[in-house]
Amino acid sequence: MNEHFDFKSIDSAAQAYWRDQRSFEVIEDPTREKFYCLSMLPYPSGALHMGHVRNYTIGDVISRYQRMTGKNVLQPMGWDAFGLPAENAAIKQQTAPARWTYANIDNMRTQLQVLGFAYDWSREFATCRPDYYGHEQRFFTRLFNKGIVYRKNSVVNWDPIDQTVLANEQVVDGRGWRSGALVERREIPQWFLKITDYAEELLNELDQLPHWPEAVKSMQRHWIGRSEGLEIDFEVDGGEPLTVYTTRPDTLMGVTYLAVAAEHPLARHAAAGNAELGAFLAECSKGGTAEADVETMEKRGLPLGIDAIHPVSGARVPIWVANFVLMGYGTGAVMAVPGHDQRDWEFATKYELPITQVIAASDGSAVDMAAGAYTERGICMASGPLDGMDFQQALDWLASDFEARGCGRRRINFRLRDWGVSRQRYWGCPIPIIYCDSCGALPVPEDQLPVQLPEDVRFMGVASPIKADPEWRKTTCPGCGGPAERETDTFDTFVESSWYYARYTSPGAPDMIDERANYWLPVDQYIGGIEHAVMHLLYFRFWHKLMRDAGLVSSDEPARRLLCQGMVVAETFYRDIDGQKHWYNPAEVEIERDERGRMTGATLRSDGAPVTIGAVEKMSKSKNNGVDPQALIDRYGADTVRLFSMFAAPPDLQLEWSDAGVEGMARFLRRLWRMVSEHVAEGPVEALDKAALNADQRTLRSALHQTIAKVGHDYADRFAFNTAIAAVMELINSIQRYADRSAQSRAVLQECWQNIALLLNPITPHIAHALWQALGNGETLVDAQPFPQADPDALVRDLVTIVLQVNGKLRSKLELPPGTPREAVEAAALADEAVLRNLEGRTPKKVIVVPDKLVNVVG
RNA sequence: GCCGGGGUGGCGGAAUUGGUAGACGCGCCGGACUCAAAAUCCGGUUGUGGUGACACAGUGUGGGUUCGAGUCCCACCCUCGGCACCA
Repeated sequence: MNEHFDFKSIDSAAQAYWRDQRSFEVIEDPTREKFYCLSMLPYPSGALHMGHVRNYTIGDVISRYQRMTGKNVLQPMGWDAFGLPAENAAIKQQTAPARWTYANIDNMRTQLQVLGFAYDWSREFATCRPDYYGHEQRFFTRLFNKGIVYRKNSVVNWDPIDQTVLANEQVVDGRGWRSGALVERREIPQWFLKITDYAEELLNELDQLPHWPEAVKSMQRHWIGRSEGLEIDFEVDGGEPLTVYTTRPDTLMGVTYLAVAAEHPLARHAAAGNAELGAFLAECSKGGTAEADVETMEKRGLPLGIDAIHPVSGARVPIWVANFVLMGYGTGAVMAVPGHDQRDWEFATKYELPITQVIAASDGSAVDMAAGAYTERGICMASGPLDGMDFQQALDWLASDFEARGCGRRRINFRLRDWGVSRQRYWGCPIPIIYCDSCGALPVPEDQLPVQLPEDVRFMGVASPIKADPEWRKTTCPGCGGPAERETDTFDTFVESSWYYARYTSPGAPDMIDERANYWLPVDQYIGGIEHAVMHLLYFRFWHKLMRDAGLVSSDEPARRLLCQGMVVAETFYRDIDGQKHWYNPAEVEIERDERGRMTGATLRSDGAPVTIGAVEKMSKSKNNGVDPQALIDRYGADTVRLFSMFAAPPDLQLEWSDAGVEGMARFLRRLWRMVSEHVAEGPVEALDKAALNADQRTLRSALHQTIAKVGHDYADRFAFNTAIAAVMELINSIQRYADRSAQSRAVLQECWQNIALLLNPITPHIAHALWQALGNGETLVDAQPFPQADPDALVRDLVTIVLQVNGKLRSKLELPPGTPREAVEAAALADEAVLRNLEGRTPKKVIVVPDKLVNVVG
């Protein structure tokens, strides 16, 4: 065994073995328990970043661990290849999005292979290929025929200079990022999937996912936002009734105005002869569509000069137009109760609209309407027929009254909106629809699918090449055979990422998936960033139910267990030059410290002059604080990079990058290698005789088996890879202090090293592969070895430490045999010198004994 | 604005079911080896006071529950993620 830890040859030998043996290519085997481990597929942006390394290392650790427990493990990888960045790169670099994307995929695939991830590469695909997206086109046309798909107008960000639709990301401070023009909200027809048909099931089945993080389930519950309330029709002077929805019908008698969206027909109609209103509506169309912007902007409105009739009191209530009411949500109109809704209160205060109290506090305490809205539920007052009723009584009374009169009804509402899948972009899956002047919108017939996206294109300005090309869209109508036009919009890229997990199970299937899917699905472990908690993970669940209802899968949910990893962050450094911040990469900066190790300053290596230390932030190009995984792999090898990303933080927390920490992991692996090579150099080892061990040998062996138990628990149940590694480090520290080299000591050490190789294998599989061979094992680690089990004999303790407290403060400790009776423990505690000293002569009032653990003397 | 996280030594973090706060690693300090440096090895490292035994304080802030709170409850502060066209 080479004493020098040569990671380059170790990495390539292990990877060559796995590749030649096709170690990670799997097929369905009904006789074995399967385990499908899936990490969210990457967008091929150019190169791997640390977030990828972290995500995929977590997945690989779980996969390799599960494989060691004997399961048939599938771990696939592919490319979420459609998306906006390819178009941006195309415009910038004058290249086709396809070329850019395929080059990135080739580069990133090599990087993943160098990290030694146990993927079944035979199942790889890119979502931008027709043999992938063609299946979703066919599925979409089937959904169309089932009535899940519909078309309606919806609002987009419109750049009036570039004459294009912008993504929210491309709207910066209300302006187009390229043109700088003030963005306008504009309505255009778009295709939608009826995810709201599944709202109730998507909500209820969250309870069937015990192994999903509570945070994710909670966010999804709020996103779906089920509420029960009343839909109420307000008669309008000389017009259609205005329907509003409220979850607080008990406050109905406190309505002092109604508000409609700027796009509402009533507002448009009123603005026709009113210049001030017209100007206000035009003003309201400025700005982006993002909810965060809408919700935080100044609340403004104008009266329409039209009244509605209160359905109970018959009073006239003014109708306003307000910029915070959105046409796309609900009915585009709301009732306002300034006394009991804080937003309405602020609006009413600003515009001097009446504020009336119609709810009294249940406990009879006084309510000050001048201080703000009273939003608690209480007892109806000043409410005519509702007086004295509580929330439920008021709801029931109004519901039956309105239902009898036909001017209102009970209604369950969802905050969730239908999924708009149309994008006015080129680099996406073409939506398979044909428009015919006489037949309307029809799905492309199955025998004409896939509708292929041309890849060999030139980007002219910012317009989509298939929209700019007058020929591409020309086709014939599948209904009447006359001339017709294709849809030139493409799918939201969340469509591709909603079913990729299923396609991995059925490579080459002529349909979307085949019967192999039911062997592998659902996914046993899904891993990805917490930023996907709602949108992707909800679409992913929705699509699974669509496939189930199409008879393609038999399960209800796509993934049993979910792990959301935290972000990778790093320090930032900058200089303020002429009022502009120039950011320097941490690799270019030298840190200065005082004699306690505290950071006192930082200088730039190239000129030795100081730089300012900024915040610790998510790695990004803009702050120049990214660390290139490739450079680290070249310098330290795959195992060090994998080990650091698992050790520095638990998977669900933010991970702070530290070059010194990486150095520490490299040091650990070199030490491990050296210690094993010294052990091997000492010659052959005789068989272990458990009965012949002395006390020190038993102690070391006990440490080993406690480590085995802890690491197994950390891998299987806790996903606490950082503490699993720490436990192995502790064991190695014990071995380092263990000097005896007698025959049985060396037998125990052999047992330790063998097991350490196995325990570390999921995290650092290359060095584990090499150590396993060096320790004289005939079989290769990946092929044969089960994960170690702790020997119960070795776990038996002779003594346990019992903590002695006086009034809850630690004062002393006792060593007693486990299972010592309560009375004996108490007596021993009360005889303890430190306990007596701290009692200062007082008689104990109470003694609390936790067996084998603690005594607290209260005195 | 709304929803969901996080906050513990100089730093990343540990404390798994309310029971020893600071495991493990980094950094720093001291020592060994070396002509020297690097590498490696050994020891120390929450703060304050004390030669020491030890004492007191201490887990974002302010309250509370408990024999006992980093852990549970209430209020607040800071910070990060998401908000439907970034993926």
